[in-house]
Amino acid sequence: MKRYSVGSDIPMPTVSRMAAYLGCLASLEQQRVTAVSSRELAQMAGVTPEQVRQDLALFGRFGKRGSGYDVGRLREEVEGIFRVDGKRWVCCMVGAGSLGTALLSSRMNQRWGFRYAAAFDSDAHKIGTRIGHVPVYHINDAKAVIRRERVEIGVIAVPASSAQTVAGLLCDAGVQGIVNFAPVNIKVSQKTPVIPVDISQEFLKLAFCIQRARRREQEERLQIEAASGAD
Amino acid sequence: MKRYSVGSDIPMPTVSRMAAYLGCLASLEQQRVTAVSSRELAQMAGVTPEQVRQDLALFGRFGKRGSGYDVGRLREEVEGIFRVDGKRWVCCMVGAGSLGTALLSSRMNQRWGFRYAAAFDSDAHKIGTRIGHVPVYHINDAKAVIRRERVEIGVIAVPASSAQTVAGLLCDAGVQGIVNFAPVNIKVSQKTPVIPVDISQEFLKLAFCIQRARRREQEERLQIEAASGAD
DNA sequence: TAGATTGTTAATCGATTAACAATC
DNA sequence: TAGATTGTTAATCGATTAACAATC
Repeated sequence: MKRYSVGSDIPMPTVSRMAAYLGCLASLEQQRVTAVSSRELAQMAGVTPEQVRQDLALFGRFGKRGSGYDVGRLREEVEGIFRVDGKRWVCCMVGAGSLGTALLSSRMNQRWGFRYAAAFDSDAHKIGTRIGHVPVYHINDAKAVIRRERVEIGVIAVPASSAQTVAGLLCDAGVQGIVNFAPVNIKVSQKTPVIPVDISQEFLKLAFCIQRARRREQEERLQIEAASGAD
Repeated sequence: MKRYSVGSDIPMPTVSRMAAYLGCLASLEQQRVTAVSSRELAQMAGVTPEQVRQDLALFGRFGKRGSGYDVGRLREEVEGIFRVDGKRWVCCMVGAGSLGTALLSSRMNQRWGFRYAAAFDSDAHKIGTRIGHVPVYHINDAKAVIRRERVEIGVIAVPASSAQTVAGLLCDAGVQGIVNFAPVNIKVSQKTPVIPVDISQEFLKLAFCIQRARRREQEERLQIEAASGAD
């Protein structure tokens, strides 16, 4: 049993799945479900029960042999692991285009305490307005506003061509992590984590998988034909 | 050298990186760069040169020893691999909320030929309108419209609570793949690929990574202190 | 030719799966 | 106690990294 401590590294696939478990647990709790087994949680998250247990074991022992996990307790533990237990994560949005605007007004990621304190753009028409209660500033004021508001997370929703510049600016202003929606790989100091979310890449991946599924079906059909032909 | 053929399975991490390479190649081409080495492409995509070569080798031999890859040629090859060479992928959007609307009007994923033929919602005010040229229909008409327009890809941008129902509906109507923006794991037939894009999970992952980075920095500081104390 | 860079095979690493003892 | 389910260790699998011969 290797437990994480300072400097440990939990594998990234585990981190992703832990986030998925947290979503499931929140949903279960809302449905007033109080207990859950690794099998049930796995089924919900689309993984195997062994994986659930293996993942959780990296952080501690949260279950009860014979009866599984207490939903509320486990949710709290996992929230603690992600540090979304009470803490507010202060975010800013760079780029108030359609995607930036959608993310600002969506309640989706306000769940878990992620709050936008500011948005930045260079379009004079937008400066001074508010998008879903979030004030829009000129990009030139980013550094001052980020420091004043103690922004920890920068979200990039600008065109690919300006994403790298924006990333540099955010780091310079003291942001501690970035979610990058621009379809380009941005380079920042090793110490600053960047989560890339490239939507057009997801569509490409889907196109690939659809083709593969078609090929498989085709292949299956041929095998059935061959088998019936051989009989 | 194992090359893919019918029924092969390219590892999913490779598929993801291939999508990244395609983005890089398109960008290089726009900058009028005509040749690229695995090292340069790797640097752009944020991976290692060995990985680039290993990945590409699963699909064919596209380079020239000594001089690297022809940007235009490789871009075409990779587009072929994803089947975004000329083909149009017909998509539909379910859920015309802020995220759905943003995705419909964004030109970002219209790149590579992904086109929205229809959007669906249940809000009477939206039915009959257009969002970025895309007509909005009532969700009850989804099946008929999907068949009429020969929609291949369904995009889910509805609340978590209705995502599973929508997924079933899309599959039933004959959609061949799904991009799911709802923060819930949807279950469909094994044959239908689903790409989950859970934005709130990405924020959780970032929160985790930020904490880890802080811990590491703290640890480093302690080690420096300990070292200078020992001297 | 010499230098560079690919394509491919082999070695390593890490993550997943399986198995089972511990225990509720 | 018997049945169920966890936590943990071991075995397997797959992906990444390293090395290098092929060749432009």
